[in-house]
Amino acid sequence: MNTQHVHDVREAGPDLASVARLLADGTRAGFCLALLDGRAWTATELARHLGVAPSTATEHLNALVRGNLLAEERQGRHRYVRLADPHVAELIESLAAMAPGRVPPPRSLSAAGRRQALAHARTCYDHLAGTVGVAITDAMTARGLLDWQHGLQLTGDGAAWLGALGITVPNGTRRPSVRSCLDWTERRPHLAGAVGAALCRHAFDAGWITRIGTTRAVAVTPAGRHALQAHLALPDTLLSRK
Amino acid sequence: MNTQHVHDVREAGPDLASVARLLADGTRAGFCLALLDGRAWTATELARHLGVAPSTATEHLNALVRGNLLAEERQGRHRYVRLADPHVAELIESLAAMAPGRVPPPRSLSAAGRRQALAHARTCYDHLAGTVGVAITDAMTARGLLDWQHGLQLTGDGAAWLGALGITVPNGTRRPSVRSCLDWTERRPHLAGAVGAALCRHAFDAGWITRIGTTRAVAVTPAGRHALQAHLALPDTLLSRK
DNA sequence: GTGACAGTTCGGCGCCTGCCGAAGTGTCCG
DNA sequence: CGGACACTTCGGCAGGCGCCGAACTGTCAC
Repeated sequence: MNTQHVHDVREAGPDLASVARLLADGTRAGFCLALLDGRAWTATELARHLGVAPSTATEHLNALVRGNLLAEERQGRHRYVRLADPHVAELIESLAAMAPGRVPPPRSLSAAGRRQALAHARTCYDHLAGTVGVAITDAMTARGLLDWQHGLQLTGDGAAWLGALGITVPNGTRRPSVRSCLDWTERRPHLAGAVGAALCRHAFDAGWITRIGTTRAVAVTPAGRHALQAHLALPDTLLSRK
Repeated sequence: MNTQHVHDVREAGPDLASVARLLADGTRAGFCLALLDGRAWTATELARHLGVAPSTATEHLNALVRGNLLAEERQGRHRYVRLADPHVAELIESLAAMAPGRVPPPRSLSAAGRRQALAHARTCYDHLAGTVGVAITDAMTARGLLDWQHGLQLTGDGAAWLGALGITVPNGTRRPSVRSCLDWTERRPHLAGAVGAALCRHAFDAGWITRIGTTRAVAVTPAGRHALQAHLALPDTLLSRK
């Protein structure tokens, strides 16, 4: 009824809803949040992590892969999935920044320990987050390597600093070189984008940080403490924290 | 069942799904897409535009307002809604960029005309889009006002160019000064962010462009043609198009 | 006041979707 | 080969959600 003046707006514009629907379910959103650590997880890992049956996980993963949010890789009897590309990670992050970020208190001692390790230093897709991630970002700002005056930008000094460390940033892509990403634990922005990713990669390659077990938490090594003090004058009290 | 090793991941992290759910419905997504023109619409306008009953529109709008995606303003018997802030617009845009942007051919002559006007020049939330928006962005790049080498950045020349035009860009906010926004019709990026918004505002204030009726389409005025030729050397053939 | 119109509330209908368990397929390993 | 394990497929159930029309409230114009 009432078809007279209806524009039928669906004539134009992209199908927002089909993408949003993929993230509109708690379980699927939980998968994506877990994959935000930038690593590939198996279907069973994700299922256990979210507390759903393997069959349920399979169906969700099918939908996410079909919607191009996740990329999959089959190895033997395992199905590894990861976020399809940095744009997806950024979409998840902006959605998360918009959501009422509830951070309820941990319910057990081991959970508290886990949370503390995560809060200290962790990967956020392909860059560094947590207290250390924010501290690095702050130090880079204080030393004039980053400029927040007109949105976040890398300064000339910043580019030189990266060069001196031997860090090269791919520039061919459409991806912004620097981007701010809201830190869930710190509630403050840390460095993301291509530069954030390159810096994180370098920190792993140079042995500044290592992953703690199979979690997304990372530990700063003695070499890393040394390097971060030398290059960014990060306070020792921060770095020596367990 | 199987509660032994389940992490109950919902212990941490923001509630992605609750936000995504708001955009996971075709009608609500259509509302947001319509509001992407940056103006405020009444509830009835949106209902007719999407072809749903007024009661249905009310419920959707309630949800979107409650979720802080939309802001409302009551005036007499009218309920005006608009996108809550630029961050919401950017979220919608990234979602749209991810979606399979289907642009089916128009079914009627008037629809074709409408589409053509929209494709030529229109507002996209608070900045310019369409052929003209993309052309401005390209010209600014060609003249060295924008730099895409390390992600999109405003150059020193660009800042000076804005200053010469008397355009001031607010810098207090967390919003990026320059940002690329994928153009639905051109399939190429155009300038968004705080600078894009300031430029668009200036174009309206200086009488370079005017809105066509009550649509999101805009027309370039003779004064605007003159200005865009003088400041950016845009080709006349582009600007004189109906 | 009276009528027109914008918006809201409510009950109810129907579909869609997420979940599971059971059974089946494919892979690895001894 | 045979068992363990990762994953998938397939009913079927249950809850959620979008939709409408009818009735109601509030505002404006005459």
